[in-house]
Amino acid sequence: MCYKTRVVNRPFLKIINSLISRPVMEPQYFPEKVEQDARAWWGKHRSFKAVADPRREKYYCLSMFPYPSGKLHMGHVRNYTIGDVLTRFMRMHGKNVLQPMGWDAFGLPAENAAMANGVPPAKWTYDNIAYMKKQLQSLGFAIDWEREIATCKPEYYKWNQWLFLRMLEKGIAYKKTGVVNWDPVDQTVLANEQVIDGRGWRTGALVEKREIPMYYLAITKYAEELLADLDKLPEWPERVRTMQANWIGKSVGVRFAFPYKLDGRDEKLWVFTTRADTIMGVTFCAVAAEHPLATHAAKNNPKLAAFVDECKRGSVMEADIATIEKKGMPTGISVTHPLTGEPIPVWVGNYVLMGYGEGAVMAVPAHDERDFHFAKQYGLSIKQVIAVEGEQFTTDNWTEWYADKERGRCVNSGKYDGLGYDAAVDAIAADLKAKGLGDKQVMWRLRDWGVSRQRYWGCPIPIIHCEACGDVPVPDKDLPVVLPEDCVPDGSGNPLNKRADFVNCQCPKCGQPARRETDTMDTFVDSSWYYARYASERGDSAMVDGETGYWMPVDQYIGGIEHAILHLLYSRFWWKVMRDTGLVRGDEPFARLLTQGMVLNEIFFRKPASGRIQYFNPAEVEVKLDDKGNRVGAVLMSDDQPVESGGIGTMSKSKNNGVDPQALIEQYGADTARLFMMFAAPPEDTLEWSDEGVAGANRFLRRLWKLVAEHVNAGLPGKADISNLPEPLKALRRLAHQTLAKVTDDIGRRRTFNTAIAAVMELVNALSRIEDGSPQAKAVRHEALEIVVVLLSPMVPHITHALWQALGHTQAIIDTSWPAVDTAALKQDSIEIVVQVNGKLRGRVAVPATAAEDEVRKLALADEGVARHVGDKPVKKVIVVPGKLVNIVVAG
RNA sequence: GCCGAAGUGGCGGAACUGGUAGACGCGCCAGACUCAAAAUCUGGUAGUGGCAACACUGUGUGGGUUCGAGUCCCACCUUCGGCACCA
Repeated sequence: MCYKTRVVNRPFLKIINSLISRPVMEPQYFPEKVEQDARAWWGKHRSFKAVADPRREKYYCLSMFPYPSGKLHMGHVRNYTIGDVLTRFMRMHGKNVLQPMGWDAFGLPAENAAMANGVPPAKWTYDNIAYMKKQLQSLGFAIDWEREIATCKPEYYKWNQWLFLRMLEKGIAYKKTGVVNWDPVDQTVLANEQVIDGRGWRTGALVEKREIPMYYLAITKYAEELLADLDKLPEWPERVRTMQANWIGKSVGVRFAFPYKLDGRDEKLWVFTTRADTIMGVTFCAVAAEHPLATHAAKNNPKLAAFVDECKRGSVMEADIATIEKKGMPTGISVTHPLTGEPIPVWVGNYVLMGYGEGAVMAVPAHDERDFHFAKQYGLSIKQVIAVEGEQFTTDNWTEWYADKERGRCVNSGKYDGLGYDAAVDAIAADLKAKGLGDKQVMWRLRDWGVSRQRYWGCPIPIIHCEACGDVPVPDKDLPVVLPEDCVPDGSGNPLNKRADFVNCQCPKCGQPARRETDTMDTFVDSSWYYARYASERGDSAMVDGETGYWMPVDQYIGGIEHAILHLLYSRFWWKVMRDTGLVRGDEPFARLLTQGMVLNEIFFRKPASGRIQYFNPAEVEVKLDDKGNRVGAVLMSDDQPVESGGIGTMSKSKNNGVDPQALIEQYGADTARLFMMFAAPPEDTLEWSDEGVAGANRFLRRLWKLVAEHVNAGLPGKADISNLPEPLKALRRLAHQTLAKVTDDIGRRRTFNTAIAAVMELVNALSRIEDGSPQAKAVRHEALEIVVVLLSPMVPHITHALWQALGHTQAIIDTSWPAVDTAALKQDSIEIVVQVNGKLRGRVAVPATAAEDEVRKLALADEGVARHVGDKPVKKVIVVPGKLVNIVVAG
């Protein structure tokens, strides 16, 4: 079938109307055609090109760039639709907008794909990028594609290397050993996700911890600023700032030592504690398996050596370590309590981490829950040194108050008895200092950022190892160190190690043959500054250029809540380093943050008597309902046999509950997909997938199209007098302008696109009910339809592009200004007041908008329903909330 | 285990500053159109009791503050996100 385009300018339309009776606007909505036309128009006019212009106010809207995993998933669609709505909204408010897009192109999945299919990660990645770019374009996002970047390209990662070298010079980047997961069979380092139940994912071998040399970035040097500057981010969600503050974890405590003699030498066991007030209650110390003291003690103690080995096995993940059974073994070594001089036994504990603080802790079983259980388990003594008035201490079981800093007072602590937390810590720290055995110290939970990865598909670390000169930085003129793109990882370690042409090189210092570093950088490095590169001209002469100063900081950053800590903290750190290197100005890269929720779908499965659980995609399952719409079961459509429900979960391959955006776009069009995504939930909440919901979104667009078509095909209205409207039309105009005000606030301030769309739907419903064909009605309807179309345009840009033209505009809607509310239209003579009796709704009264409180009270008391409930009981009190409600409080 | 969130009809959600609980959408029911179905349109739809008017109950659970609590406070339960090599 062939349909004439409905895009006609107004005078021409009038002529057509007068000549023939055939409709000029196609009454049915065909999304494919509409969307193609709109995209062609934007393309032809280069509508999305962003040009820095210091005379104009900028708005930099950034969505977290995708990992090119193969195809878009619904999380991407949601993320980028939110960004696009804000970008288009701000553009219509006159801002000079920038919305870029690119690819977080290095990472593990490319290597996994290579192992599965034998395709080089580079080819796999570039193919995925090409496909996903097409998908993004078909969604109609207002992206300036001229700024596209991919982090796996040398012109991008060259600057990772360049800034890394500057960090080396500043002492921010440095080398030390770190612990990794080691697969003894594949002889390779595993990522945490490649360790399943303590075993290598491919080999099934028990994973070991192994210490290897790695490069670290001293993010802890910026800890104080990273914490303090959270106050400069009032437009970030409170919960993200709290999570970051807790992650950085500043604590003021005391670092002190337990002296001891070892082989006749005087040694010190250093520990850190935030509870120095409990120091008199120390009954033992615990050290990590890797601690020198443990190593020493294990030398002549096979049982202890075996235990130390056991501790070294297993996961390096904190969540695992925190939940493992607490185990320990005595070393046989005793240290001396720095204040009492008593001997204190030292244990090895599997819950003490070498990487944290000193790798050793003091244990106060009476006032630390973990120590308490450990002491009970191994029969170690428990000594109460804190008391709370009115509470009874017992070693039988743990009680919350044992660790109470606020109410606790020192007891059994000699000269410190009676002191509260602050006074006790001060006094004890002073005494330790006097003995030269310790002092107060600020401690951070935050650890330095280990950036070395023993993997191929990443940015090479620009270091050359020379036998004579040691570790030599690659000179700037030799950057970038280019990663060969034809390697195919096979699971047995980094293929770069086998690439002689990559590894073999000359020492830049002495010219002798040397070995190139084969470790690559953590992909969090790539994503720590891409936002600044977009904003630059992306030339080869500098990491970022002057244009960055115009666009940065990002005005609105949007991404998943799962990035609330790591990515955002690393980016803030990297940006500060760039600032201190003189590359950029300003303390923070992201002025405002929106953390979008996950996209969920139902999970269906069958669990055969033997074998693995089989998951079914919800598209293949039919849900059975009873008369009232209650769910009674579900069957697989192909065999009509029941399947079990596994509840709701994040869309994932493993649960087979993903929905392909491509299929959705093909069936309904991009606008329907976008509308559903924005309507189904507020952006920060999780979003549950619903096929029926999508169909509903599409139904609304069809209804809107028809409404506009009927209006346009009846002939566009001329000028009509709207100063003296009959009440129903006045009400419609009022609703239109109320909706305009609400939607402007919902998108611009509240970011609740779901309520914005609901409000527009209400206006459309009201509009559908008006059947008046008078010129006045036509004019009011026309104005209301224009408002509807404009308000929806950030969400559904294609259909509104067409409808706007159909409504007689020659200027494209994307270039139109957001309309202003006509406050005169909002005026109301009479308002409804709710009347309560003892807090319960008992009636409603209409009162003049200008009524005084006394008058409102009188009218409320006169209401029939109210009078019935008040009866002859005495009125104790009347509360009047102007414009809203009256509450009458009566006795009894 | 630690840190951070969320829990409201059959379902997704609304209620923004403590002031009408359930907007809007989905689903379901009834009706119109149709030979029929789909699509579309109209109406109904928290629960219980009642012919109805209306009344009572109701925002995860248990307490509290208030004239008034989904919203504030305390305790608990469940689900989700992060925990440093997934991105």
